[in-house]
Amino acid sequence: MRRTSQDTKCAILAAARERFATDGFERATIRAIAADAGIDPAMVMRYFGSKDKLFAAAAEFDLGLPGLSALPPETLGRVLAEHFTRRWEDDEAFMVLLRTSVTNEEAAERLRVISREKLCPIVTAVCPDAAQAQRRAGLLVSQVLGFALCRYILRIGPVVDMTRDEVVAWLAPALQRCLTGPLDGAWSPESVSPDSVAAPMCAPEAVAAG
Amino acid sequence: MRRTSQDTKCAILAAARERFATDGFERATIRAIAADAGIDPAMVMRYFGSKDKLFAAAAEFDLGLPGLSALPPETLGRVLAEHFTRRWEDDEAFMVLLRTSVTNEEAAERLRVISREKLCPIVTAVCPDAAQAQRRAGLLVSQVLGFALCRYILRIGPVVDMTRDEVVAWLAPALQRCLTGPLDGAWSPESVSPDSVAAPMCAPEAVAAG
DNA sequence: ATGGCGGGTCAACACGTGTTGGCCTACGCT
DNA sequence: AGCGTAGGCCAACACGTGTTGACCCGCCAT
Repeated sequence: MRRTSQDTKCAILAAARERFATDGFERATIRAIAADAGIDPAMVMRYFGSKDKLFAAAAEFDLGLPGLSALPPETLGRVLAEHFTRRWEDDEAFMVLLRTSVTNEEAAERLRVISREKLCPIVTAVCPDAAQAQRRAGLLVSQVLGFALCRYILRIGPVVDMTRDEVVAWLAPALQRCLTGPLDGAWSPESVSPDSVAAPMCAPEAVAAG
Repeated sequence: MRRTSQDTKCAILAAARERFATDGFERATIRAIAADAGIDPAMVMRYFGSKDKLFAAAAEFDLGLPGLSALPPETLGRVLAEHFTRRWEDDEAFMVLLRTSVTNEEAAERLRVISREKLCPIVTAVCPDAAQAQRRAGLLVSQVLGFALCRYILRIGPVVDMTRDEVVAWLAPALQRCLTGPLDGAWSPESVSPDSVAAPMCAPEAVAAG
């Protein structure tokens, strides 16, 4: 046998990720994916059962966030900024999720789950208030996805042109604000300025009961 | 005649906006739109020529930003935050654009144009450096779209639960940073703190040549 | 009354999709 | 040599899509 079934399964998965990432769920056709993988469309069915199941496999994505609890809270923003900018460029599954989630409920749910179960714990480490931590995690997601959307999907010129260092430099304080900044309008300097060693700000009056 | 052609044309357009906004371009079918408008699918063709042309008409969108040059620069963030939160809730075309732009190049181009030709002039008023103003406009778009994405499309729980006042309070400083904040990592207090009356910060060293 | 015509419906076409079942081919074993 | 079987291809189905052209109704001016 020239190819083992695992080989072609991987080839299909790789092609699927690429197609889903660039075309979204509806425009990415089984036929195109099969053609990219150099096999017959029927094989895709044989190995994955249906387009939905193939998508589910292709959108498998792990944030891959290591234990961050040891780090000082005021550096978390930068650490996350660096992590994300690297992550979303080398794991196509991230783009699959982002592009697809807009029209595919399953993909949207996955992003919600990531926010709730991966990001929220990290935020909770610097903000004990559970309800507030959830909101902070959601706002953090809005920062990350908003930027990725403009840079990689909408391809807004000036945002595309930024170097990765510039991206990190821009994103770090924005994420830091989500983590330890105030949630109301006042943007007190000590909550984000780099020379601050203040404890994480989780003023209880900053958020309404959600 | 019971209905004038303008009437049905409007009915079709309204139905189209709703379908495009909730389903995206591919999933929104001419048949469904026609059914919503209470007429035959053929009428849609008769009045708009093709699905693409219908979409083009449905995605007609004007930011509707009044002259802001009279306002003090440090209040622009809040003004824009209030404007956007109101705008994207009562003009369905905004959601049409956002949801569709992810898989439809024409819609993406429209957002790029809005960034370049509507937002950029506003930024230029508080930041004379042209290249930098473009980048600031792009970052501003990433803030607005990122939030709208999480709140209205991904429906991330904690972000959906925010009241409109809370949204404005959160967004205002974020937008203000895009307008007058530093573009590198340092987040100096005077660039965003509310009691600041400092001139708009457009430090030339803050951005690399892009 | 009677044409003309604006507004509307119907049935159908051509096409691309996900999905299915049958057939084939070449390798590794006995 | 003979055969089982894993890996793969082909043709086709059923369906939903955008799009088209023929037909129809009821109001207006003549």
